[in-house]
Amino acid sequence: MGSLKGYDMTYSEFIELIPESRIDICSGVFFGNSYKVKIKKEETVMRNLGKILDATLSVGIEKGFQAMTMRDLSAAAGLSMGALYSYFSSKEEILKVFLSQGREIIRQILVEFTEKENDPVAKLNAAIKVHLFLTERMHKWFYFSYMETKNLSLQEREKAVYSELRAEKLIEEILVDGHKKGAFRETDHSLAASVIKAMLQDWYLKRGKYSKKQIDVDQYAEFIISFIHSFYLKL
Amino acid sequence: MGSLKGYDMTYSEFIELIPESRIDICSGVFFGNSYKVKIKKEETVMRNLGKILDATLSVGIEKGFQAMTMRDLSAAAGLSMGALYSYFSSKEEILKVFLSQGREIIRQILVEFTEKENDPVAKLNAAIKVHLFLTERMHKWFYFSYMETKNLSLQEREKAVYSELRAEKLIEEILVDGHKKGAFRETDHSLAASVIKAMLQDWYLKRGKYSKKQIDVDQYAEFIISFIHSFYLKL
DNA sequence: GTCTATACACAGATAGAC
DNA sequence: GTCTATCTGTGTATAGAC
Repeated sequence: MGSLKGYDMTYSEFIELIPESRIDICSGVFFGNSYKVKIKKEETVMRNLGKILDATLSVGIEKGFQAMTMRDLSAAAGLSMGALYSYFSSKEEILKVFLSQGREIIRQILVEFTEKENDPVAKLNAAIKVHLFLTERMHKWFYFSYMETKNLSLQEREKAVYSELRAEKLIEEILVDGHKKGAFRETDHSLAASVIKAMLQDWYLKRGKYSKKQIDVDQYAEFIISFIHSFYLKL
Repeated sequence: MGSLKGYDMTYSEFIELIPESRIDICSGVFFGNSYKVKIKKEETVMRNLGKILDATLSVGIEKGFQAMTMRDLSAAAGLSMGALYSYFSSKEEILKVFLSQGREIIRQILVEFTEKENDPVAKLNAAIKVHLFLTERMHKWFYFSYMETKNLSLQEREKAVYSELRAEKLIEEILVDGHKKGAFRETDHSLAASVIKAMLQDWYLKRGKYSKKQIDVDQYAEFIISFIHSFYLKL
């Protein structure tokens, strides 16, 4: 990943850099340490895990995770209720495993793409683009995650909030650093980071709206980058 | 409302201008035409409607409207199940009436406060402030509404989406008009309106976060107005 | 490993006493 | 008008056959 240039990367270039396996929640779940299952054969487990997690995403987005019943899920996954319960001990466990695994994937990619840049402006642009491109690539996961966070147990909800705050902190640090180096204006960087985060989130929360306006993720990225520059790069 | 100056209004000034009765969903429901109840005595109806709607808001935000049971609601409202059902014929009706009544209140106030301004910059500032101040004043309603929209019937969901788009369109028109008058730069005003809307929404979606940062609604308004000005008022 | 059938709890809604 | 008691459907989860 030596020739990475986050600041002028397009979405399709980003996709090239992220192999399918990097964002495969399924194998992450299987090899992760938070999940133990009694079934032996790896191929069977992976196939069924995939079915279950795909079905969770599509049904869960369609009608909400709470409203989704285990019967819905078993039908959508093409597995019986019994089989379902041999992979997950409860409905809540599905949610927990699914969300925590996604967070881990996202964390890794965010860090990887931003730490290589040095120039503050390039670093800011890279952070914005990687955020947007990740939400584009894992759109359903992000939407689902955002909508279901409030239904989590206290402990799991705290992890989700922490994960969000870390992403915001990453932006804030770029802003503060850029200001120290004289590239950015003085302002409340913490507040600015929140507002930037709001713009980033809107991309996946209101994606249908932007589709109708015929705005793709590259155009959206350009727009909010120029928006943010006009504020931050002022003399 | 002749001396209204939306562009430099503070939140506390806004509150002065909006009497309690203007945002009282309860009486709006009672006198509105979408709701018919068999109970005769006005005072009794108003008292119990108030209990039910207050309880809907607090329990509904705490655990989500779907997860809230009618038993929860009856306990929180201090009414029996039977009494509850003499005011609303179903759980879904409560949601429907509550949301549509809130939308009507908001629509009226938005129009009222923005149509008086003439200068594009003043008009934009007024629109931003009234949006923010309304979401502050009716914070729980907005949060609840946002979170529950996806659980509505198709017809009701369309009304909610339409209501949101109208608010966004109002901002877009201000931007387009300001550009025609030479006050604003040229850009994709529709996209800009969406991004501005995202900033406005973040205020009520992440209010806890801003509290921790010790940012109040007046500070938030000033910040995003200066953010937006730096983009739009460029030469 | 996967299925069908079922246990058990609790949801929304109503009937009928007061 | 409001209550308590109850009907009926549906949810999560499991037991035991194959």
